[in-house]
Amino acid sequence: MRYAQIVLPLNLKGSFTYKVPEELMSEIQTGMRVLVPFGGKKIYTGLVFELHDNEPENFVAKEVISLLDDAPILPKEQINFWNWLADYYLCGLGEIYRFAFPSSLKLESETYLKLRPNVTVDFENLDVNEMYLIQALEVRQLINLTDIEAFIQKKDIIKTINSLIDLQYIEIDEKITEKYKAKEVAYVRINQSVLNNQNLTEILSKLNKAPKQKDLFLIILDKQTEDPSGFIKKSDLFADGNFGSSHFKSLADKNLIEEYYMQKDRIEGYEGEIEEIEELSELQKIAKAEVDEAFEAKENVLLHGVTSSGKTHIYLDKIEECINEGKNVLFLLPEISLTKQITQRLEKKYGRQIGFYHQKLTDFERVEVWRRIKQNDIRILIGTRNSLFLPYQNLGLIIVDEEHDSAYKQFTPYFNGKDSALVLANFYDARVILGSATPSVESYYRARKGKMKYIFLTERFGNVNLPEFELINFKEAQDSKKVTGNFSLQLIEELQRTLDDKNQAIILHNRRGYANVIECESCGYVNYCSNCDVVMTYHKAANEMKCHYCGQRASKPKACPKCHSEKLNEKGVGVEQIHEEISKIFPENEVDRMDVDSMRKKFAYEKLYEKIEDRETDIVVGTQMISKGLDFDHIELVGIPKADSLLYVQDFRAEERAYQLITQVSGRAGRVSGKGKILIQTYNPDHSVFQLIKMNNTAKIYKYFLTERQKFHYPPFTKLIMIEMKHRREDKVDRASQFLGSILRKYLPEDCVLGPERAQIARLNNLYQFQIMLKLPRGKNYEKFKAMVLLSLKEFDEITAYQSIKKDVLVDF
DNA sequence: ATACGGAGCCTT
DNA sequence: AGGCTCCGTATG
Repeated sequence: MRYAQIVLPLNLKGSFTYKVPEELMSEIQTGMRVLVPFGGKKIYTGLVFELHDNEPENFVAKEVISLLDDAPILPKEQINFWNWLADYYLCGLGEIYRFAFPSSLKLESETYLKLRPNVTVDFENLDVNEMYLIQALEVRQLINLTDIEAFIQKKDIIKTINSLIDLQYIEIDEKITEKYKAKEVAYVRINQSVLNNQNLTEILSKLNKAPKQKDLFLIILDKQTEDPSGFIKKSDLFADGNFGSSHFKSLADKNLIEEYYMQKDRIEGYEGEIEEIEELSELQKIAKAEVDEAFEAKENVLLHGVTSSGKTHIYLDKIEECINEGKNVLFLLPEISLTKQITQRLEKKYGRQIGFYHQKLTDFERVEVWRRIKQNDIRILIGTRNSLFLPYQNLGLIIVDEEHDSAYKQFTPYFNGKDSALVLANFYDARVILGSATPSVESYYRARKGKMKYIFLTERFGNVNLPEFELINFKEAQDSKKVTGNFSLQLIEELQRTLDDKNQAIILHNRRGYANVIECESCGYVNYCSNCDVVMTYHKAANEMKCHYCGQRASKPKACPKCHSEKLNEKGVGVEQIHEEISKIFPENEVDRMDVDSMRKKFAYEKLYEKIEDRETDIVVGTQMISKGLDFDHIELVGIPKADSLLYVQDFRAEERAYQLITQVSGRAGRVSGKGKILIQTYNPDHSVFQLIKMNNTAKIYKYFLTERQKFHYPPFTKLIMIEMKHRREDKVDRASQFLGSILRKYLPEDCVLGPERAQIARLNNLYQFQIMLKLPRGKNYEKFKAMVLLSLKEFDEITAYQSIKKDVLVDF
């Protein structure tokens, strides 16, 4: 094996061939990290993906510099998984590598400057910048390129460096530094000589003049005798504020105690009580037996359980079994804020054997989790989709909770965490449970077709009734003048009743801000974002206009900038306005708002969560955020004042999403009492989706969705690939997309290619967007057609003029 | 990512 | 002619 295919952490296609030097041949293995030179003089951390003996013909391979690992850091299963991802989602391995590894594990060389040895500098002939740089180098031996920006203007840096190199005063060097440092924690113990000394009373009497020191000494002595093999953390001694570091130092100076350091995980483990899991109900036992049966037959499971049916119970049971078999578990969640409840329950049972992994961890924390997974120190990993890439050793079970959630689909690189979990599990020969109260239409179809086992938990835990749905015809209410603002009197009365009973209510309105648009009454002018082709939303709380796509903010106009009229109308109702209305209708009650804008501050979510839990909050008004994780016992009513806005979205999944959102939020009501009520205000009470929700017949709802999907040739009956093209110049990306469209039509049947057309948001962040949608048949032909797509893309890439166009290919859009 | 070379444009 | 910026190309 004289050559290696190396993947680099760069957004480049495929892998690169390097020569394996003689002395590394016996040690190098696939899945190891290596240092390799690439391009000019940079050194990168590459990953060995393949070893072979084929000498390259068209170029001379460079040599691997060194190995960073003495054993593969990436298991075989992950290598297979990465190859599958790259192939299926048409993305580069380098892109996956960048996404999958914490950056501290991808060392990169940094360029440094240093003075050449024994030079005498003639300062007379240097300009100001050159003098600064030489002087800086005389003080500090090495300076990296970013540090120079502190004292030389960015545009002059290259010139200055080149000039000093020409004068032979300085030289350039590359240096690789280990970024990860294990955190050390200080511990305390009584000095051994003190323990050997029989005369403890003598020591203590010497401390009589320093009572604080004596107390501290006795506390340490106490802890140590109680548990001689335990560790006493130094910081714990100061926790209650009774002692200061001076007391500690005095004892140490007297050689009575000593301080020592140990490496410590950055992530604090659970140290509370360990509890057993409660027993399953009869229905849950039946469901569990079905899961067992499926797993026995090496089948995966879709666990469709209505809200509060206790899916978690079944998860916990299967986790326990998996652990007992000596295998490990991956528990996937769409977002990290949802981990709270499941974590609390798992921690009580498994304590330190649990690990977390998500995008909010610092880089060093991620490395700790990597190491603990490698050492098999974590038995249950709870995390978001990026935890699919951890180097699991012995994975037995993957649970994908809230499998319908669109957060599993992510960009750069684009892949679906749920579908990928099924593939990853396959490589590990592990089983998968997809769980949801509202499965995605795709998963439901797959399960019903027998591709995985379908298990339906129809009842809430403890036989609590499901909430009752009622549709309010808002048109009728308006006609009979039974309306205040956006609320029918019926909804207000029901809210009042709920409050009178000392219960809580939720109002869902899925639109951020106060008003969607501010429009000039006389000339019709509206505020557009300067970077995007969208109107800016008025946020009253922050008193500014925001673009929800690029985040740009602007102040609220006092008058129309065009015709100077001061008559500006607010159009389109946002959640802030709904909140304001409710607060006015119920001035005596506590009404809170929950949306991304009000939850931005640190711990805002936690604070509100506690307020609701302590029943200080009477009504929560919020966007879709409130459909997740708010499991409280006293919420009895959910109101959706403008439910129609959920349906009329330009997206073939809009109705499915509306159903999922309404059902998820309705699950918050009546969890204990079984008397939950959902009020849906609509102008279209006859709309199939509302009618089906009201009937609460799950099979019928999915049948309706599937019929619609089949009629219009959408997934799961076809497969969609979306090609997005972006460029600063509209005409260029327009022409380019027309061209790619014509190539695609050359290879694919006419009805497979839709577009190109301007994206719904024609310009985003100053980039014009065009898109081509491919509707491909499922099954055997799919691979053939996808190969054609690949061919077309390659043909397009040969046109050099279009190389500057940013092109994203989204498989399974 | 990033360094390099050439095209095109501006300065001396 | 020399220098600067922008863009496209190759990197093993």
